[in-house]
Amino acid sequence: MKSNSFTVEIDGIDKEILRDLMSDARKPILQIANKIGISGAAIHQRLRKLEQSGVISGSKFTVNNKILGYNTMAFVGIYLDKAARNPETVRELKKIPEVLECHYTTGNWSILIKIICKDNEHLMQLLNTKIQAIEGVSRTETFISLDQQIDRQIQL
Amino acid sequence: MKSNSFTVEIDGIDKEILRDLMSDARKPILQIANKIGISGAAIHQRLRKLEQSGVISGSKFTVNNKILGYNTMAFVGIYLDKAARNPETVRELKKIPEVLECHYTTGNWSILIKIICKDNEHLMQLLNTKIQAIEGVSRTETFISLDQQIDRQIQL
DNA sequence: ATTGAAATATGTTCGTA
DNA sequence: TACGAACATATTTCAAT
Repeated sequence: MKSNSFTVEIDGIDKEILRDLMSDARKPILQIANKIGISGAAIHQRLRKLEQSGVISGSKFTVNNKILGYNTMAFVGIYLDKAARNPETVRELKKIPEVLECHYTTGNWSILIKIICKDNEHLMQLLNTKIQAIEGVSRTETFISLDQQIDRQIQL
Repeated sequence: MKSNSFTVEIDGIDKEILRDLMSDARKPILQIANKIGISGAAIHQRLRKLEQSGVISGSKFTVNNKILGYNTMAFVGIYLDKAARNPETVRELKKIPEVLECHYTTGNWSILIKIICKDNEHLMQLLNTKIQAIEGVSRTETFISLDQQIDRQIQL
């Protein structure tokens, strides 16, 4: 994996390979190869290059949060006493397993996080006893996701 | 995949299998088997059950947006003229490839979206010519993600 | 960059406990 | 549920173009 971050250009065949694997990480190389019309070895080589150049950052199984009992997703905007406290706050947020994303953002808040909870009760406990308890957090604004209509990756 | 949505209970071995595959969808079953201390066939059987029960919702290759030239991620809160317009608005948002997530939310906005753009110029164009152009969108509030510090799935 | 074929590694099925 | 062994597929390497 390259450490610098110049933009990498990929061609149409790379895109087709990536599109397939982005929707199913276990799709067999040969199946992709036959569809595109080049050999499996060529796909393999292209994948190796895409990994080395850092275009591919990994692969993941995804699980259904709701079936596991996690029904409440929410976004929380966090106001901090001093913006300088950002790094300490993030360090604390990392320790909270319900926090799925954490962004430094422009606008009203210092930090915006996405969290997943079992239910509203769990969400309330999390906000009151974990998030608000973090040193430096002065106020939060919570937006519960009633329904997620789109969840996808960048389209190649 | 089951269609009802009762909560599914999974045991410690299932969790260990899922944790491994959630961090690397292509990790060989036998490697997981050896680590846990059960046979590959047993892992295979458990995975089949986890798929059938709907716990596993898929697998994905993930790509590095920045290396592909997409450097600006943002959240946009959308105010609608009438809340009843929600479904039409979502239909339009689905057509915009830069939209990665779309949530109906409680709070100020009707809808909160996450978008990915090449740069601030691209973001501005997207907001002015695509998002604001959607019938029913009255106002938007944009929060640019200056840096994403956490990006992970639910922790089993 | 690409190929086909060989070698290796992995996934899947099945009879049994 | 779990096992191991047999079987079926998939990945990886490689010499050649």
